[in-house]
Amino acid sequence: MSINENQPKKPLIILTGPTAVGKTALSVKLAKAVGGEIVSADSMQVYRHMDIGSAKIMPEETEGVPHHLINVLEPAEEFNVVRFQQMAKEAMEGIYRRGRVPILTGGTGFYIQAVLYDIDFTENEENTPYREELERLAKEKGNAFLHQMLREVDEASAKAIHENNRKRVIRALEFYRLTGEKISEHNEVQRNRDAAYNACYFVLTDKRERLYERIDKRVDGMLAAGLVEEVAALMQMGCTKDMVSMQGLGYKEILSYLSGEIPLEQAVYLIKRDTRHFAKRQLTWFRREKDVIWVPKDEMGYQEDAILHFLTDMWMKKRKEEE
RNA sequence: AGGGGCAUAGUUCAAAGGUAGAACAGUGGUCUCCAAAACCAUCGAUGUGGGUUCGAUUCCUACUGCCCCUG
Repeated sequence: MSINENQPKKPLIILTGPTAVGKTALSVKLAKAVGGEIVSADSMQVYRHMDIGSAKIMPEETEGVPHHLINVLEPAEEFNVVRFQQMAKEAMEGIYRRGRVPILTGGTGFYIQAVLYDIDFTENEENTPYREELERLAKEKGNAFLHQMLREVDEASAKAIHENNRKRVIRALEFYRLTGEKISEHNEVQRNRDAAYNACYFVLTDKRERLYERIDKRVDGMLAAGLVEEVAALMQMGCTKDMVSMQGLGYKEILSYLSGEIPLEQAVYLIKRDTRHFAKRQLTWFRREKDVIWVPKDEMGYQEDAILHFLTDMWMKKRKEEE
């Protein structure tokens, strides 16, 4: 189960930050500087045919650096943390075998956490019938009812999870049903884990104002680059709103526009707004993540070279510590 | 220039002679199988000067600004 403590931890570089901060460009430079390969920690770039809206790196931009977990699924396929974790571990094994260092890049903090702490999700298999039943119960009897059910089996979870957060209440109940264990206890154990890797966890940031401007510009750029056409093509392929892939920013809104629910102008407004919200949530996430190394672009004068130096220096120090 | 209308939070809108509400934005947070998701919390306003009144943001008035009509 757990990793042998006598074995040295493997090296890992994490380069993350809020959306649109400029991770992609920097990651390629970093990979070239340290002999790394990139493992994308991005819940949307895994999908094929979703290039513009997911701000996917284009082949010519990779400069020959191998990228993993990009373009590996069809939009109709399910994707979640567990699957990500498995795929990422696989990719990383290959990278280690080649004697190179994996650079986990992307904005999905939860996914990064799953890899870095090697969080154990394995106890739970899919249990759709029970989940569906709970969803039905929630609809019929309300959130408070489900929450009460949870309180009866797992008081701590009930306290921690707001009753309106139906998704989590259901998950906690499902976990209990499946394992006979309280998810609050399981989470407590997982939370206290040490990192499974000898890692540098870089979080690239910028002034909030500037970040929001970049987001607005990027969304405008996506439209100019043909986001509407991309989504129309996905529709042609049979993609529908209920797919995980179509919940991505830019996709669900354009889908609403294309099906005549909202004008384009509003779709664009929503994409910008929700992307800002997303960036803010990402920042909140990284703030409470321990051992992160903040890389504030503004304070570093927006000097790409200086930033790159900083990253490689920190990385070299980290590797020395290990010896 | 003359006549009319409107001035309330960053924005769009409520209400009221006695503690001014909401939505959205903004900000902070939760997160261990949908996480680009889901959820929670929170900051914030009566344009300016007079008057009436126990009390005005509300009524009256002047000013300022914006809008409409006439010329």
